[in-house]
Amino acid sequence: MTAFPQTKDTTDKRAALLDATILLTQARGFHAVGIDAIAAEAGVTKKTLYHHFRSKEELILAALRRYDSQFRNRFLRAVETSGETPCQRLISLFDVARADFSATGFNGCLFVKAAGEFRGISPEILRFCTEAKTLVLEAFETLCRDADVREPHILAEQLFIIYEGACAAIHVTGRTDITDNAKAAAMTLMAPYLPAEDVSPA
Amino acid sequence: MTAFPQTKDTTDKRAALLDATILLTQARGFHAVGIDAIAAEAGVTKKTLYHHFRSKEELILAALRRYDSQFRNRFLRAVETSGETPCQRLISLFDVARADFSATGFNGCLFVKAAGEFRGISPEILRFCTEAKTLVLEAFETLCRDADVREPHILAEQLFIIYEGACAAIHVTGRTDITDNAKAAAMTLMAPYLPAEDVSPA
DNA sequence: TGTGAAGGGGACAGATCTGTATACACAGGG
DNA sequence: CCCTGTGTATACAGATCTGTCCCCTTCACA
Repeated sequence: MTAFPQTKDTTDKRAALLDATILLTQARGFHAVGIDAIAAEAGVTKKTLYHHFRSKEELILAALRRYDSQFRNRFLRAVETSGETPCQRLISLFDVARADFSATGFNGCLFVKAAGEFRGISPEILRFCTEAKTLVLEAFETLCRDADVREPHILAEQLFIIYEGACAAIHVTGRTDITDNAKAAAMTLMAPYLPAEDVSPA
Repeated sequence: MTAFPQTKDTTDKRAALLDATILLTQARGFHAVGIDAIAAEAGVTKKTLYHHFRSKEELILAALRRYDSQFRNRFLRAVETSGETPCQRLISLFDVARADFSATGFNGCLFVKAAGEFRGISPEILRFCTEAKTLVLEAFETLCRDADVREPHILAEQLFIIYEGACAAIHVTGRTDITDNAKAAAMTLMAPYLPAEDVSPA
């Protein structure tokens, strides 16, 4: 990456291409979006695109990596600063998720979409989606462990299921208020594991 | 449909085309599968395909309708015959779902995938996906109502979230055992609403 | 000042995709 | 017996998509 001297614009173009890929594939899917549209959205020519990435598949994989990194940085950081105690942070999980699910242009989880479009086509992309989601699940488990939950593995997976379910349900029904009910369900599931004072203000 | 006399083969070809569409789009996505592949899988020529359907979009829409009808017939009928009391039937929801989620070739919910690929491209397909999922949610609510649940609307939506979450989570992680934990979560959520004797044998 | 990487602009090849056209076969009903 | 509906087989038009190539400019750095 830094083996050769590169101007400031170089990384800008690359990042613009990745952002354009994320934006367009989120809106219309991976196979429905062409290389030309991505290059145009990034304000770049195809030449530049193929200078940075060897193929569309490589571009998509890089975009998913960027998306994963951005998501975990933003989401988990927001959760970590959202409450004073581990229990409060755990509870605020779905408050943080609400912003994502209600964002304009939200069109379902990008990894779920990628897994659906590339199974049997690009094992590499499918594998990365699996890994990215596994890391999210593990982050949930760390939160549970910090909160001294009795069975962190089980509760984390249940919260993960609800997180994914809210994501898919809002995506396909368009009703963003589902997040409220998802949070309520999460609180019910957490209740047996947490001290009473953290759960009571439901 | 029956306004003109038609041979037995006519509906066979049509159904074969719809089944091939469901099979291939489930495996590889909607935009990644071409008309030729669908016709070949159905053992039919393109001419026949375009005789029954005016466009790929119309074919996909018809396939989604067929899938929806098949799914509701099969899934809800299985649930309705799975227990003697409404409570038992409600609990067995995730036992019935387990078979679907563990089936070979399972690649996520077809409606979720369609919604992700056709938002901003085909409003008609997107709308049908929303309607189909809403009907599933309403079926859950009917089950809750039959079981004399206190707040059927809320519990049904929570079960729906878990159902969708298990579907997405298994799809992207490949771990079918997630269904067990989804059922456990569902039982926990149902517990406050149901008589103790139905919930205890967890 | 010269070199070479990065990028613009655009043409192009080759593949694939949707949808149509042509020519023929076959079955059933008036 | 002919007509219509349905089907096969295949070629084709037109669009689009991925990926390459050529020629030009700009700019950092040696």
